[in-house]
Order: sequence, then C-alpha cells, then structure tokens
Amino acid sequence: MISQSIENYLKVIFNQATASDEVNTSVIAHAMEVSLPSVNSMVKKLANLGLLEYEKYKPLKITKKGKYEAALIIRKHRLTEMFLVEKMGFGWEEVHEIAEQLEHVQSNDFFDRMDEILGYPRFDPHGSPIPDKKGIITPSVYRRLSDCAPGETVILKALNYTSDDFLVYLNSKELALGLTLSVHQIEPFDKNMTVSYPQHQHEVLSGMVCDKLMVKKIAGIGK
Amino acid sequence: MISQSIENYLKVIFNQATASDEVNTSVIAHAMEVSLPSVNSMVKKLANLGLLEYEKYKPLKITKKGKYEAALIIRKHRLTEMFLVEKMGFGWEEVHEIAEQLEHVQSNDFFDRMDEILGYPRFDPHGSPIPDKKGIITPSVYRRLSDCAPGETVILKALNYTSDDFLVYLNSKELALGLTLSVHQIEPFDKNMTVSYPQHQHEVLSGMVCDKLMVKKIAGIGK
DNA sequence: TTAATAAGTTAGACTTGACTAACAAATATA
DNA sequence: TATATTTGTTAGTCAAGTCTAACTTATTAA
Repeated sequence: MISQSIENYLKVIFNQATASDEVNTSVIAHAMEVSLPSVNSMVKKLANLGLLEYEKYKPLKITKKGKYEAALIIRKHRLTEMFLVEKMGFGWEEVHEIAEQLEHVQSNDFFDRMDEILGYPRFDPHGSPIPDKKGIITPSVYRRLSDCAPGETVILKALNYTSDDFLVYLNSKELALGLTLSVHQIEPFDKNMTVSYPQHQHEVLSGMVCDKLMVKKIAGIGK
Repeated sequence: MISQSIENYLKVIFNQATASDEVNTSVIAHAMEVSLPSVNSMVKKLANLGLLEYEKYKPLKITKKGKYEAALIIRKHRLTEMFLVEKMGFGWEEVHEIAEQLEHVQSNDFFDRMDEILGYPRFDPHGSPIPDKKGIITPSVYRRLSDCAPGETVILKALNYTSDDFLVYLNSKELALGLTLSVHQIEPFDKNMTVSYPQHQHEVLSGMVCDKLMVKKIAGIGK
C-alpha cells in the first residue's frame, strides 16, 4: 500500500512536471515545503516503486505508472471538491483543504459513488479536468490569460492552480469562472496586465495570477 | 494536534471503558491488535495530554476531557456512516471501513454540514447514538438481548458493536434493525439463545452475539 | 576557462509508533 | 500461604519521514 506521504509527493511531481515529464528536486522541495534531503530520500523510494526514473544529478522523470497513479489521486481530489460544492453546499474556495484529506481515503466504491451521484462530471469546480477511472484526463482546450494580447476579449474558464489563498484572492477581486474579461495592456517588464470585467474597470492583475487563469477567446486579435 | 493513532486509541478506550470509566491495558491491546508495550507507551502519552489518568499497575481511567474528545471522534464516525447510508446509497454493512478513515478528517464544517443535511439524526444506521457538537450522547434506552428471559418478545433496536464481519454475519442470518424476536431458551452453560424471528424458527445465537444486540421489550415476562 | 553559485547528495540525528525480550507486580490456584 | 499465571513495565530495536551539516556535481558569470 502506498503511504499518504508518497501519494502527496506523487501528486506534486505530476503537477509540476514539464511537457517532457521532468521535474527538479528543488521544485518539489519548494512546492511541498520540505528540505532537499527529504525529497531526495523520498524520490528514491518512488523510483523503487517504479513511479519515477531516478539517476544521480539528473532531472527526475515520472513514468507511465507514476502518471497513472497520480491521475487516480487527482481524480479523488477533484471528485471530492465537486461533491463538496455540488452536494454539500460549500463554496469553491473552501473545499481544497478538505479534499486534501479525503483524497487519501482507500475505497474506490466511495469515489465511484460520488462520481455516479454527480453524473460523471468532466471538470471540477475550478474548471480542472477530472481523470476517469482509468486515469485518462480530458485535456483542457484553454489558454493562459498571460498568453493573451491587448485587445482580446476572453471568458474565464478554469484555474490551473488552487490553494485557499489564491481562491480567496480571486473572490476578493470578484473574479469567477464564466466572467468575460477584456485585455487592455501588458507591462513588458513584469507582465502585469490591465483588464476590465463586470464591476471592475482597468483592474491590474500580476503576471503570476494571469499565469493561473485559463481562458477561452471570444473576440479581438490574437491566437 | 492529536495524531490519528492517538484518536484511534482514545476511541477504543472510550468504547471499552466500564461504567466506572476504567479500562485495562490488555483490553486495549487486544481490541487494537497491537502489543502490550505499544499500548503502555501510548497510554503515557494520552495521560500527558490529560485524556487519561495513569498510575503504574493500576487500571486506566478516562478523564472528562478524554471522554469529550472521544465523543467528538465517535460523532464524526457515526455521522459519516449515516451519510454514507442515507445520502450515498451504501449498505449498512459496507460503511464501517470507510467511516474509520473519514473520522480523522480535520474540518468541523465538513461534519456539521453532514449533520445538517441529514437533519440532525440522533442515531446512526446501526442504532448507536450520535454525540452532538458538545459531545453529549443521548443514552440508549435499550437492553441487551443476552439480558432477556425465555418467553419475552422484543424488537431489535440497535447494535453496540460494529465490524464488517459482524454486520456480514447479521446479514447472513437475515437479522436487521426493527425485527421482532421471541426468546425461547437460554443455555446456562454458554449463554447460547434459541430465538425465532420472521423466516427463522428456533435459530441459535451465541452469547457473544446476543451481548451485542440491543432490544426493546414488547411482550412477555421479565424486566 | 576558471571561480562563484546553485542544485543535488550523503551522513547522521530526531520523532512517532510499532516491535521483542526480559523483568516486576498483581492475581489466581493449589 | 506459597507458587504459578497473568498482566503490566522497561529497555532496546526498527522503519518511516523529517531535519541539519557537510560535501559533490552542475551551472552561471566574471
């Protein structure tokens, strides 16, 4: 049986991996708020379990098996978030912490029942795709707001990062999925963007935030 | 923060404590399937946390604080069982294992929401009382089947023990809450009871089983 | 292209929660 | 009441998962 710690490492590695399935040790250490040696020793365990390819001083590479196991954990997390919002009346900014705990429950029945009750949803309350029982993820067809050009008008469709702080921030700015945003300006130096959306004219969003907002274009020049 | 291990010990101690709030070390070791020294060292921790009174070679005594904390854990467990049965369509014999895991979730909101959705139930699917938010338990007004006399007719109202094996056993005998049972005979030697109930004439139940079935009298001689 | 810095590794220590072996106290039995 | 048995305790070990300090390799900048 895979321990909760290993599940947490695997999830972070999956989320932080690049297009070539690679991650650096220090990225994991930073994301998990643990020391580098802790990551190093854990990473060797993951490699022994066949979840990761490990060679001294080389970047880590997540294996097919690793991606499969990670997808199943993420499935549990996102189904839980959806269930909490849709069936238990929680706000989307409240559910992340609870789902972090529930995702470690060992019972496929429990999550499959949630899935059924929810009607087999493909996306969670933050717009992130929910992997199916086989670990297959419907790819997101959206772009990052930070990749948009001035003059474009887009709809906010999903987030590619969730934490309580971030969701509380979005709520404070009255940013919600489904909103229409117009991009006015991008500051070349720090990538700050000036945007407008209902009730908010010329709001400035940091590059970091724009990187995490996934949008769909509806008008203007650009891709 | 109290660890999951400590929560598990506390729950067992609470459940195994006698009317005078006392338990023996070996009873805990047996119930938890761990060694005596493991219990001994844990018990000292619980005592340091003020959950237990510990004196060398004396029986352990659970404190007021210990009972309060235990009741809150049991509340989480039983609310979860009720939610799984009532809102997620599980059978009463399937929910114990899942509830064992969910009871450790740290979020009062999560369980209070369940409570609200269920309409503040006082008893779980096995008939055991659900402690309220203050840890107060509505006492059961039922007697053990093992305390009944031949000639009595009773209704099965609750169980004072739950495990998957036990629930599967009850299902196999078609014993369910609400059934009417007639007591025919008690074997003085091993306390085996001969009883009848719908579809089952002169079924023999062991003393161990009768000890765990809580009933309400509807006819016959006796208390 | 060499020196400085960043990233990754090893060794060794600590905590939690388990264990066995050996011993002490309490209880039961002859 | 003396002995046997059961129950409880102590000491020491182990694995998981964390840490710091010291070291090595890789990368960046002078």
